[in-house]
Amino acid sequence: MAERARTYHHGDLRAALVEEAAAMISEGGAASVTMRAIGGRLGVSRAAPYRHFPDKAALLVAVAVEGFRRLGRRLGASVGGAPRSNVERLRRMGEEYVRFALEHPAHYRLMWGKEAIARQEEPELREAAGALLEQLVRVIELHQKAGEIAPGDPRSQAYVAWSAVHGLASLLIEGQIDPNVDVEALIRETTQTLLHGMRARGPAGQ
Amino acid sequence: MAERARTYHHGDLRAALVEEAAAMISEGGAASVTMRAIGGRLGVSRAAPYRHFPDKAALLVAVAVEGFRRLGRRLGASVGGAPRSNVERLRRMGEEYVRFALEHPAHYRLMWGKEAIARQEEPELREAAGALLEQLVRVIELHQKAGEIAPGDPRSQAYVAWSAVHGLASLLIEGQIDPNVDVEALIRETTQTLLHGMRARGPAGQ
DNA sequence: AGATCATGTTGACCTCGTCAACATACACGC
DNA sequence: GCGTGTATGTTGACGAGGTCAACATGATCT
Repeated sequence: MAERARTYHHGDLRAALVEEAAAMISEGGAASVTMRAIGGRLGVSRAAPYRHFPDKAALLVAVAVEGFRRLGRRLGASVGGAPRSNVERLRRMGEEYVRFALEHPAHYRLMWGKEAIARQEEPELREAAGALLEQLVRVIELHQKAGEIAPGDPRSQAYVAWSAVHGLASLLIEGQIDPNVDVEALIRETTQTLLHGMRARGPAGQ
Repeated sequence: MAERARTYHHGDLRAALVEEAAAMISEGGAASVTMRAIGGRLGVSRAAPYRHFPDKAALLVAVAVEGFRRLGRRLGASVGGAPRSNVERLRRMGEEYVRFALEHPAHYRLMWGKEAIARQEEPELREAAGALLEQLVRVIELHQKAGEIAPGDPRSQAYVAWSAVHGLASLLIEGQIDPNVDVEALIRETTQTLLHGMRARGPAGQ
């Protein structure tokens, strides 16, 4: 990776563990990640990770956190480039979000697999996911000011938008969607429907 | 359960296993379901389940399938009662969908936990989830004919709608949503936004 | 009643997460 | 440069859990 000097025995085992675990998840799914296997691939023993993480769940949390950060950077990049107007930014974010999940299904799944991870609310995870939400909120506020999205609590709207893209991503990577469907078209239709819905009306009410 | 005669040693162990596993999941999460524990609670040995399911994953698939069926029945009931017009049916289905997930978070999670379940595409699971989608498609067609939803492939629209409610359900049960948020209001806002979006325009395109 | 198959039990094995005891290398003060 | 302590890594062991094979028993049919 970067150039963290090869201090101590291994030299930044912690970072290597997270990276390797992420790689293994992508290659063989979450089930293939065992403390023994990950140690083996890094040339250390099975117990070595315990010097850096209290238990396996903590390691997986770190991997999930890293996933949220990567996703956040990617969404930021997708929007930062060309500062389009109209509702383009939000649409792009949504589409990139789903593509990220499609490209890293196992990793994305892990980011949501509370059952396997969170003993209780892991603050780091909350924070990483929260940052993502914040990104969304900011973009929504932007569009609201431009009059492209109905006024109302941007946070609620962010949840609605997040639901739509996360739901689609989830359906797709869990194989719930007919393989004959044109995925890109479906992604566009989803963001399209979402944006139309957000443009229309005010907050809750009936 | 019903009245399947107490044939053989236990008397319909298979059904009892699925039921018990579902109960254990609700009580203690998926992690609490072990072959030994489930056997113990039913007064049989740890290996007894293997006479009815090839492995633990298969048992969990059966539990997940049962979950989809229950959800399907519930959605059907929520819509069947009062045959409202306007876009009321779809809204009700959506809201009931999310409530089901909130009431049975662990079970709902299992229904989507491919990692822990599906070796490959379990046909039974596909079928159960497919039936759910069909329900959605039919309601959408209904509304289309009434002119309350834009024309276009009802299947695509069903995917979009499913994405929205599944995504919201997922965010909620994974604790990704600020606890201060009014959940019922958020559910309504989500279905509202979705319905507005679906009313507006035709299929994909830009 | 006896044969046969479905169903359930027990013992054993392997993998895995994890801990305790032990080993070692780096850092720092002399 | 040289001890000494701490951070880091290793090995052995344990317990939990999934699963299989060998064995046991109850049901069913003739």
